[in-house]
Amino acid sequence: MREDDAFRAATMYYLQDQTMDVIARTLGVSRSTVSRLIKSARDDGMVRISLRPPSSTGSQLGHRLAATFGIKAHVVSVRESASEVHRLEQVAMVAAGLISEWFSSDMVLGVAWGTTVAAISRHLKSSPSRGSVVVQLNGAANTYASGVTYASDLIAAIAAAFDSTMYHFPVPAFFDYPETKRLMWRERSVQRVLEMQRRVDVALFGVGALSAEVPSHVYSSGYLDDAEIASLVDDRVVGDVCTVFLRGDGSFRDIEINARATGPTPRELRTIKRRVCVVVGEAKGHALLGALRARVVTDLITDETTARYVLGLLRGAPGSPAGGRLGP
Amino acid sequence: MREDDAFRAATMYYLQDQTMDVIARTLGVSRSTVSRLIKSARDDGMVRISLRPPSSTGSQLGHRLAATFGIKAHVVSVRESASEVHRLEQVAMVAAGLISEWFSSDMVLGVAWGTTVAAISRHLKSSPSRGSVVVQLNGAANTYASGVTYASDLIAAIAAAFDSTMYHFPVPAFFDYPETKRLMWRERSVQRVLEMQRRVDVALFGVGALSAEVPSHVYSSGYLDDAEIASLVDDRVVGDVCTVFLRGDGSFRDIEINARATGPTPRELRTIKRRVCVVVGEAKGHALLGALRARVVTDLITDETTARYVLGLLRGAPGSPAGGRLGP
DNA sequence: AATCATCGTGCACGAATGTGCAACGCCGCT
DNA sequence: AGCGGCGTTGCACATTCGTGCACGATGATT
Repeated sequence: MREDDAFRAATMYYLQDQTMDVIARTLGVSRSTVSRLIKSARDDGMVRISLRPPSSTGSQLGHRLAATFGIKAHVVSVRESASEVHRLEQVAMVAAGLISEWFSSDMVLGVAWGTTVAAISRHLKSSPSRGSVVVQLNGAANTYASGVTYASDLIAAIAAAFDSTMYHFPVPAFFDYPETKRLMWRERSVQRVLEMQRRVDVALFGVGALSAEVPSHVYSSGYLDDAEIASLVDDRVVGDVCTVFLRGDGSFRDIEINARATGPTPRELRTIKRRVCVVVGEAKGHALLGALRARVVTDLITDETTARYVLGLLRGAPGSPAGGRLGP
Repeated sequence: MREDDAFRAATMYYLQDQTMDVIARTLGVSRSTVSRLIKSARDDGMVRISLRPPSSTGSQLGHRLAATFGIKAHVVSVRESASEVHRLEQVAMVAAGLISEWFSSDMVLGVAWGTTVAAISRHLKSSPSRGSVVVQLNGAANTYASGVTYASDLIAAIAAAFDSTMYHFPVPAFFDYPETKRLMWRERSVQRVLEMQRRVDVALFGVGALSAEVPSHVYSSGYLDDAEIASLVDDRVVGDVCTVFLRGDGSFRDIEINARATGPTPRELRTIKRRVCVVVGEAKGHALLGALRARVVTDLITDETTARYVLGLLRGAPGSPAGGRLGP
């Protein structure tokens, strides 16, 4: 009843360009109610708005990223003065919309967990599909990390939006002993998840930065101890993708901890058709660069500031693009 | 430049839920300009808004039509007091949106010409495709009919919206002599069009009503003379689809003029996957009923009043649903 | 039966948006 | 150079929209 009114109101508003006043009279309710009906139609994912980017031109930033790394780049504009959380929120909204466009019935969506993906999940509108699956890409056990919802809640929220079956991955982010991992990987409960991971059509993940400034919660929430972090620094690790660590050049071999990590390696990730990476924050610049060089990304969603920073890294001094190239 | 700003503005507005004021500051222009940028983004078809109808419920009218005739029905709500031209305008907006959804690259769209289709063409936003074709379904020569744009302009406008190749059908709506038609049908220029018509994926047409009240321009614009119209009445014709005449029960055999008409017969139409019929006006009720019974429609787009009227025809007295069933 | 919680509604006001108008800049022409 | 048309911009005002609040209906609980 109410849902049906919402549909009628939304149709008249968005498709027939009627004012809410006219709609109110047609439906025999007050104008306020129409406003609320239309809002509910939006919130329930009944209204889908998508934008076709102008064909010829494009943001310089986006094109340069696309050309340099052979990916599709979606560079989101955000008010200059915005805080980083605000920027993340904005980018997450756009990302949520794009994911909804790309993911539909009978597909498998693989998701990593982290602040970025959590932000996206908050902005997903319901867009039910049939026969689709959402599968967790890397373990997290039940540890609660500051400000981040449980990984299981995250998966559940995403699966709910798409009306998908969900596959949790009930293992810790990192094993303490490689042996345990090897044994667990033989368990059928784990095999079931791994098998589903191999069938992923769209992967969604962020990157974690090892940089001290704004450490990703992987590094700050007790998943790794000091000795392990020191070992990462020794290995010239700049960050991680799905809890697999990468160096600035995109390599990831011979990093001890990776043998105990639970996420798919870049090698495994690359077998997935569409790999959507969402990143906000200059602090993640080097990590993102590593991910791009590891070719784990097919679609990058970020904001202008981060995009500019990463492109700057390519020409400036490795440590700081701002300080790059002082003289001729 | 401007197109790119429009895209940025539209993204921030529709996807990131920013106010125009914030967008204005981000882009460094005035708020009014942002309003205009967003409007231009909409007008240029850069913004696509689609609605997912509520799954379970549905307008009674739409469901009854769907159930009765085995079609998909899209019943548009319009303010009660609206004039018929206004109702047509509203329905045409919705129809334009749906056609844009259904028609895309590498498809062939067949269109009839008439006031209804003309109204739809006015509301089509540009949504470029590649390799698509728009082909005229029935002849019209160059006659100019009151208030109706040339059929060729109509086709051109539709083809422009989709960036399609267009195939005109340069023959009169009706031949005077069946013989001429037979000979013309052998011409390669005509064959080329007929061949393309056979490849149509989506057909778009209205219905013409023979009813005296608001005669479709096929009947009032000199295409047919008085004797011919009298003969149609004798044959119990109620209207036409693509200039092929139908009786109330959907039959169309042994109607002399059909042998001289240039549009596809219902039989030929039915080979097309998606056949979109757009109808507004009670006067067209009987004609629409005939079309539905002839099974030439897979998707009907109409307004509530017309829908109610047609459903009324099924139970009321054939001539007038309002006067049906006076006693118990 | 009385009470309370919850939800939906309309009202009214402030916020956001659309648009006529005048000023400005940019070309092309005389 | 001067001039006039054309398109774009910002301003100011009118319209349209969003939302806190209070009211009334409904239904569950005591």
